[in-house]
Amino acid sequence: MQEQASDRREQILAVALELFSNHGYHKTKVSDIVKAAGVAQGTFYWYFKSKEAIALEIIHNKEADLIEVVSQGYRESKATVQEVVKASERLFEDFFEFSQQNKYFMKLLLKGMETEESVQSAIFETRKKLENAFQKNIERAAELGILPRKDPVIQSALLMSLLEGMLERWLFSPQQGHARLQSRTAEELAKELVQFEFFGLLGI
Amino acid sequence: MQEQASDRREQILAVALELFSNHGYHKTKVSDIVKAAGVAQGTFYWYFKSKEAIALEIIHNKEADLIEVVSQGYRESKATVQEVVKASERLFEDFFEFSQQNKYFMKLLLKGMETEESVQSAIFETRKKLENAFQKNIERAAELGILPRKDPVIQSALLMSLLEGMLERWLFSPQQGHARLQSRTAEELAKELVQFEFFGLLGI
Amino acid sequence: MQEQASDRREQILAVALELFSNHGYHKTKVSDIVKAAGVAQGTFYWYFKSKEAIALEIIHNKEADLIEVVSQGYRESKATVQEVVKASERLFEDFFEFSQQNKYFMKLLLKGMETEESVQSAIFETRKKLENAFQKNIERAAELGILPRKDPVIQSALLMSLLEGMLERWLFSPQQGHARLQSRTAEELAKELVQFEFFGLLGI
Amino acid sequence: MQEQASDRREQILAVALELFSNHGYHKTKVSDIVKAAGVAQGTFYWYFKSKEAIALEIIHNKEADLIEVVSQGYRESKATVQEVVKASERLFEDFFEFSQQNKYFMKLLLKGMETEESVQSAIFETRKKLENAFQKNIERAAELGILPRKDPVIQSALLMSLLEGMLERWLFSPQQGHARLQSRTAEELAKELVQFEFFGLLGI
DNA sequence: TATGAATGAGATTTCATTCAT
DNA sequence: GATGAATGAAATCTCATTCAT
Repeated sequence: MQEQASDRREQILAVALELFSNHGYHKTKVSDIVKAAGVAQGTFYWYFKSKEAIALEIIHNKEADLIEVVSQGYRESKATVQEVVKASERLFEDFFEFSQQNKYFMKLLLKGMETEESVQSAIFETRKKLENAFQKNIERAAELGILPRKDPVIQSALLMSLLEGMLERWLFSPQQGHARLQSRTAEELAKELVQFEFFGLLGI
Repeated sequence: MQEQASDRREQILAVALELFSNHGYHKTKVSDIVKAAGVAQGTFYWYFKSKEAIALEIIHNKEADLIEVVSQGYRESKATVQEVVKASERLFEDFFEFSQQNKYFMKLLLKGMETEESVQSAIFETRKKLENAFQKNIERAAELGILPRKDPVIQSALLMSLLEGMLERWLFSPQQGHARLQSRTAEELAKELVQFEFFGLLGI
Repeated sequence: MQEQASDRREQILAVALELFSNHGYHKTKVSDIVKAAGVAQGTFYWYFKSKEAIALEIIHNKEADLIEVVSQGYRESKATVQEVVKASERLFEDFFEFSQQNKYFMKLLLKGMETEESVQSAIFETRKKLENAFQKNIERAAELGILPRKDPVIQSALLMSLLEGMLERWLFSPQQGHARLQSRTAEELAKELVQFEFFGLLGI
Repeated sequence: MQEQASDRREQILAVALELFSNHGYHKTKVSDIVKAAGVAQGTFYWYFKSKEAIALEIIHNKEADLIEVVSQGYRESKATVQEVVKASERLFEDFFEFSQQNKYFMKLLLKGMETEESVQSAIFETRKKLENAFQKNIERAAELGILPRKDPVIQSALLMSLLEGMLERWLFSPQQGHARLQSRTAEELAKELVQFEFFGLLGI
């Protein structure tokens, strides 16, 4: 019974995340959230200061988990290209699996554009942190002599572009959009991406 | 006189595009548009059925131009890898230059904003057409034996991801976000991208 | 027809003043105002930025008129006490008549306490100006040797207290409150007050 | 233990009075009161039926004390004008001292605030009783031949106006409003007022 | 007694759209 | 064609009060 209090809060958070993700921030009315959560309008404002506040909380809640996933990178020293490729595959797979399990959050992160200023920059901050984590991985690999030394800022930007773009097509594309892509598993997608990551279109 | 009428129309379109792009669809009120255009509120509705309608028109207006740019691809048969790389560079440069000149439109297209269903799918359609154009190019290259035969759907998705992601970081990132990237010219950016496109992180 | 535009505005102002005065600022809802004015809710916000704004405008509108009335004071030099008494009577009569004609405004001024900060200080400012005008009159009279020299700040405060208190009882007391007082005319009231003003309870 | 319960009640009453007085009835939320009193929202409703009820109780609580102060008037027969003046001075001083010690209550009484109908008339009743007490004093003085016989209703109204107006300026004026006045003691203020009360502006 | 979560009616304000001129 | 006043549905948020524990 006592838990229900904080359950209520969690429930409203979950419902809001799903609605924001599916219909966008503006089209999701507070009245929609409370209706879906089965509580009164006033209850929303008992738990959250405003619509803006709940959006911010949603972002911050999952940020740590997401960064955690990516920070697992190429931590240990790897000797061969094959090992690094393998590690990269695992990393991307983790990333895609996290995204699948946190579909709504990732959609908010990637496409959740039109929101209050504050939410917008919270989103941007999170994405920047993600990109920085990748950059660290790349720099590490260069230090280990596995990757050729190039501008790691550009390289992480390229990498993030790939990940974000493919994620978007994989999970958030309208039905007929990328059918072939959407049927892949996280593992397959990761493999495909890693192949391109290291060898480009020309491949080996 | 008649021209002036259609000038009015164009002006409202231009103003609306800029506002949509800079502040988003919802935060841009019809009253903002007319204020910026220097016309009366009612005038807007003489030229456009609704806010939704003007957004749709904006999308459709530039679509053809954009596709045109990309369709220039690897039209003529190219023999060597170097030639194809060169052609790709030129193509990307054109794309980035178009994007620079049509910054507001491209932002609308990429960040998609939170809009009415109809606008959203117009945006999606345009992006799909763009991706298809790239896919054609890739298929052509495979037929000519320049690129190894792989799934062209995946490959064009990867390519578009790169282009979109880098474009976003180049033109639409908040100030300090990607300073190093933002100072590049379209040409430099295209080169960097092509390098990765063909050879991946490992490069040559 | 064209006048009707500004008539609308005036009408809403008048209605709002009456409602504020009769039921107070908080109990008067914007919906009450528009209902009484026979316009749509949105129309209110076409003419006024907010409920606070209309209250402020109401105060500022009449301020000048009110000060004007009181500034007529003992302008010309008067020789005898009788003449000054006469002048004072006329002044007070004018003040009471103005108050009768601007009953709602005066009530707002005297009793319109619980409002937004800004309105509150607008009210206070107006009352202070009024008191200052009386102070000027008193100082003038002292210079002319008609009144004994005492602290004019205190004296104007005493005078204003009398005027405000009697006005409140005369115009704004509940029915049975001060029946005897309420039946007086502005002239009679002014006489009574002047008598006390100059000679106190002991009278002559 | 039982005392603590009623202590709670008293504490809530005290806190509510202060908040009502300082910020007004409407701007004081029940949640403000309970927060300041350090109790839960529900607790308020255990002790008081409603916000309106607590306001009413506040008024009634102090009414008797206030009337008591004023009823001390010119009870014993006084022979000379000087004695009456002295007595009046003491009376006013008592009144101002009571007001100083019950600042919040007096503010509620004088500035009346915008409240529910019922509270408003409770306030009015109290003020009427006060005025009646003064009226009794004046009538008594007339019977004793100390004051000239005039309309005692008017005279008590004039007296109350003076007392209320000066009290308001003395205790409740915004900072710079009546600095000179606000620095006076209750005794000084009473003297000033009595001087005017008996002799008017012309004085002796 | 006491708590604090929950309620829901209702207040202010916004804004796309309409309409008389 | 053009104006801008007018509309009203709907959104966010407030707050006195209730209720289960």
